[in-house]
This record gives sequence, structure tokens and C-alpha cells, in this order.
Amino acid sequence: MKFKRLRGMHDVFGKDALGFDRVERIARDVFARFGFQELLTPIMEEKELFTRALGTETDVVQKEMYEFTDRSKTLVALRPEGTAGIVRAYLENHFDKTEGQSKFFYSGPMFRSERPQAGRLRQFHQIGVESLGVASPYADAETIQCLAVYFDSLGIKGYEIKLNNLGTFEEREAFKKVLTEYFKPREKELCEDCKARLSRNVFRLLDCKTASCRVIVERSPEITSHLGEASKKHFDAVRRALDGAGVVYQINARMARGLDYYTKTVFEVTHASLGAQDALAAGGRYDRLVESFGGAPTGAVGFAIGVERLLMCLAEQEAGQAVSSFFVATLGEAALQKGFEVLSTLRAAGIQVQMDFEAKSLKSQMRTADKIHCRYVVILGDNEIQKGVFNLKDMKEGAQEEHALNDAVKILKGKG
RNA sequence: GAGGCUAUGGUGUAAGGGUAGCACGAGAGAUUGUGGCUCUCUUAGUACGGGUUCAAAUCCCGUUAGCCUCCCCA
Repeated sequence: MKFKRLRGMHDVFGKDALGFDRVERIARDVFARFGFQELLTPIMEEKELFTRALGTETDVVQKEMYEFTDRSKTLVALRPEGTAGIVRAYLENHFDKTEGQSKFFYSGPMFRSERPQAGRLRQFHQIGVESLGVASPYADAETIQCLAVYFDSLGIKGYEIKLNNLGTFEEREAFKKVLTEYFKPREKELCEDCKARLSRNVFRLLDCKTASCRVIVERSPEITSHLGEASKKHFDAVRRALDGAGVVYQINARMARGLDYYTKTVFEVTHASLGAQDALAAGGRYDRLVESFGGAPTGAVGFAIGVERLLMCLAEQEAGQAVSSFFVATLGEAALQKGFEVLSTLRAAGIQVQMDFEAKSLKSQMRTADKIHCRYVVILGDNEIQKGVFNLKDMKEGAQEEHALNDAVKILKGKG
């Protein structure tokens, strides 16, 4: 074959397509219950939007974005995540002026040019939620609870919610110094990766998997004890609210996030069955992002779920059931013509019905009907056409009845 | 982006220098216009490009893709 799909990009069909559909349907239902409205943004934006939002130093921006200059010489990028676009749309459509608070959900493809692996694709899908215009810790708790309720509704077992608080930008900068001062004298004992992380991004050092680094990390200062009063109070309030709502979580004081926009609350949902790419969803508060886009200081919190990873966690779903309940089988050219008419009439009446235009023998048509799990077959041959009737076979019972062609819609509706 | 492992009909697999085989699937048929079970027949493959050899699915090199770990993240 001449063409192949691009690396890290998948075709979705069959069981996966059903999974996508189910996951999105339940998301709509649950998110609506929590008051989130759908907001779909374009998959392309000015590149600058993402570098501003995510931070120029992040890997996502530095080496993973699909970017190009379009015909009008604008530097654009395929979105690597959903939040930046939502915040842009929030400001551009004046939600900040017309609504006290705005709660959105979205669903769609994201693009990151990484080396593919199970659970890591170049085009992947996220479903996410953003609450804008709320600084209250209850919004954090609501968001996290919404995520938990969603996973429970899908029937996902064994997921873990990890919670941390990174403080304000200022607190985080101050803590970065504290951390660097702690690790610097121990640099020689660190692994090669961590030596690099020390100057590039100290926070990443905290979740290093090397045993030797872990020993050092375990005794490192924790950010929770370096927070200001406001951040501490916020964190406590989030925890109390979650406890009150019965959401189970774990505090992980060493959890860092890769995107620069997070402030205060951050969280991550992991699942042990996923292997190396074990983050099922992640999110947090980003109180400075709206401001950095030129809006007023605006509290905001949200999360994104990796749809493909979610599907990997779901137990094997039932195989696809009948694509339709009725099948039209014909014999001969005249019947084929008549059959097509009947087919169209039935479909216009809202009945799910299939027909095989190629089949030669009645036998092969019956076989096809059986294979796609049709319960009833409408049989049309010259005999029937002359009498103005059709035969209806019940594939399950094996019984067969004759009815007037004019009553077809009425009869089939009664069976359906 | 780094290291490693892998690649045989549509799918799952066998053959480990000497005839590419099996199962499932798909298609047709088993007394005239009736599915499922059974039987028969048909279908279709060594990822791609080089090299070694009398001979390559098998050995070597490269490419591509997938997977695992790292990195990163959803």
C-alpha cells in the first residue's frame, strides 16, 4: 500500500470508536451535572499563545509542538493542550465581562511530537474542564470531585488522586532557591539526569526514579512547609472540602507539574495498569494565566483527561452489538429495485435497516444478516412482488410471516 | 530526543540456512428461494531497501513502525 498513517497517529474504529463515544457521552452527562458548558476551540492557534501559557522553558514548547508558518506568514501551532485555547476564547468572547464565573468543558485532539509509546501518541485526545473566575478553594474541590465522579461513573477501579500545593509564583520561586541550596552540595551523589535538572528545573528532580537520588530527595525540604499563610489556608480548605465530599486522595508534597502556569493546587490521577505513562488525568489552579493574556487577575482551575489512556484502563467492553435490527434480502433484478425502494421508505420512517446490493444467492444474504446480528429479515422475491407482499423472517425464532408491502413500516415498527 | 527488544496471509501463530504450514477470518458451494452446526473448495503472507550465500522468513547492515525503559506528559 502506498500510504501509511503518520507516526504516533491512530485510526479509531470498532471497539475504540465505541469507547470514545461512551467516554464522551458520560463526560457530557457528568460535567453538565457539575455545571460545565461545552466550549470547542480550534486545534490551531498562534504559536505565541502556547509559549506564553505553558512557559518557554517547558519541553512541550521547546521540542514537542507542531508548528509552521501558514500562507499568510503567521506562525501557528497545533494545540498541545486545551487550557490555553479556552482561556483565549474566554477573553476574546468577553466571558470575563458578561459572566461572573464561567465553567467550560471540551473534548478533542491534541498534538505533541514525542516518541510514541503505549499511552503516548502524537495525536491524542483530551477531555477537560476549566472553571474561570473563581478563586475559592471550593472550586478546586468541585473540579477534583467532578473528576472522581466521572471516573466512578465509567466504572474505573484502582485510580489514585494525588494532591499538592505549589504556592504562588513568588512562593515557588523562593522554594526553588531553598531546593537548589539543598541539592547543590549533594550534586556529586545525583544521577546524570538530575545533575542537569538541578540547573534546568529543580522540581523535576523530586520525582526522579533512581534509587540513589530518592534517598536524597526523601530528606529534602517540602514545599508545604514553605508556603505563605494564604496558600496554606487555601490548601487546608481544599482538603477539608474534599474530605467533606468523600473524595479519597493522597497528599504528595513532591509532585511537580510540567506546565508553568500552575499555582497553588495541583493534582494528578494515576493508574497502576498503565505502565510508564501512568497519568490518567492531571490539572490544577492557574490564577495568573488570564492576566498573562492581558485580562484582569482571574482565579481559574481545571483538569485534562487522556482519553486513550482512559480507554486502556477500562475493562474489555462488550463487542459491538447489532448495527441494525432489520435486513432486506432480495432475489432477482426486479426485487432488488423494489427492495431498494422499501429500504429507503423504512429508513425515512426512522427504522435501522441494512441491505446487501451485491449478494447473488438468498443464502448468502441470510448469512450476512445473521453475521451482523439482524433480528428480522425482509424477504422480497418475484413471488412476493407479484402478490404485493413481503416475507418477514424472525432469525431468532425461525418463524416467517407474510405481510402486505404497504404495511411494511407499521409492521416493522411494531417489531423494532 | 537516548538505550533496548520485536516485525511471517486480514488476525493469532509454526518453520531458526534448503518445498512458507496451521487455526481463526473472509468468499463460494453441499438438489430449484432461507442464517447459525458440520463438510468441501477458494482466498491471502515472510514490513521496506541493500548485502553474505549455490540457496535467506531464517545471518549481516540500513530504513520504517510497534513495544519496553529513560525523558516527558494526558
